[in-house]
Amino acid sequence: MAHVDCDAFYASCETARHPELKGRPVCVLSSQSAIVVAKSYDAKALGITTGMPVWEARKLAPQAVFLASDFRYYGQMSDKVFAILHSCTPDIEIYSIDEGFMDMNGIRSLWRKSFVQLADDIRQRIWQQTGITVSVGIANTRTLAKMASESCKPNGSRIVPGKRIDAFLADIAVTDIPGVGRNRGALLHKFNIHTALQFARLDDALMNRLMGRSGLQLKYELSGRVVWPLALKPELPKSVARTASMGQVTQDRQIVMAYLSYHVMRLVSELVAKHLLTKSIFLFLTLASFERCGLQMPLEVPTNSLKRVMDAVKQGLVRLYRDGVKYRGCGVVAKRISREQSATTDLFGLMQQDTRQTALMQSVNAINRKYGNRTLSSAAACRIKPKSAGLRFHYPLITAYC
DNA sequence: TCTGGGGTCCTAGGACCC
DNA sequence: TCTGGGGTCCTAGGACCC
Repeated sequence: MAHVDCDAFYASCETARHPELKGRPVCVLSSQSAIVVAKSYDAKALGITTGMPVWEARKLAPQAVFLASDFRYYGQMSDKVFAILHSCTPDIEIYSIDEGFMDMNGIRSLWRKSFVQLADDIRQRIWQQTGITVSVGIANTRTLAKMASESCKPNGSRIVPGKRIDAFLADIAVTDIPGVGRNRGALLHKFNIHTALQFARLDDALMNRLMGRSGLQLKYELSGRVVWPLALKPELPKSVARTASMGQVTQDRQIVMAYLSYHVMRLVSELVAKHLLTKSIFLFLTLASFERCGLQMPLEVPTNSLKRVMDAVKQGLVRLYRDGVKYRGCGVVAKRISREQSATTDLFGLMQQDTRQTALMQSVNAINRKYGNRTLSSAAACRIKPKSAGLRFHYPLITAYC
């Protein structure tokens, strides 16, 4: 299995289209320009970390370049990278926007090359065609392959054959195992487990006590036994979310509802575009203290109707909102996702009513595709997006025409 | 002067049914 | 009046990932 991982992806994308930035520290910022979401290796060397507040990063490195994020462009670059991987083998798992796994079975004989040559070829082709560097790790399991690519970043290749797994793991900290974060790392340290090799040799019973089933699975993956094979076909998402901080702290229910209606609009538009339905909506508010409160709202039928989702969220907000409490963010998450076609059990024709809503949303999407995002959005959302130009119509109007 | 916006999996506990 | 156990579904929360 091979793991291909783009180096400092967002920052590399920016350098690829602005070559004059090469060699300068580059930081890509979050949507509200509150924190750093990605940084180049030069920026990292100056002490800038992902998640660092922008003011802190600016203080640390005034000479760095700070750029707004452009996820549409990063998505296009990602497509290019995966197209190159596809030309090597059809068996690809897209793991995230900047990472993928490749099934390497039979690939050596197909191309008559060694693993090292194959890895170097992939890196070179991606560099030539996109201008960004990647790192490639090859090993028996996805976890080992991922750790291998991580260990040779940036712009490196590393092969870990079965025989050399132990030597490889001995040099890696237990907290560098994907799946071992801060909490589990602290727990493992208490039991004097510091290297990945010690982790891999841990007694099954103790591992089960410390980290449950996922710990055991991780341990087997580190020993070279495949627990998590490649997922070659993209599966149905378990949830679809639209969330954001409000860029301010507010007690104004109208403002919170405006953000929520903006999120609902984007969420429903995504569901319709992908022919998905949801049977349950989770609504949450983030308090000024960063605490969260939320509410799960089961829906009557699987739906992607704007009206149904919006009504549920409105009712949910009534139950969730507390006067005098300060809020800084909110979001909606669609859960219990299904495909449009598979929704056959339509009692009382409830879903029939929704088809007009779906058709409407498809039209909204088409217009937004043609004339730019947010050409059409809900009127409530316009309240918080004063810069968004173009046609607007009021949400009640949408339902009136259904 | 703090702190994004997506996701996944696992576990525990309650409700409900047979 | 008092007595089970097993299975499934749902929800909440924790931990982790990019």
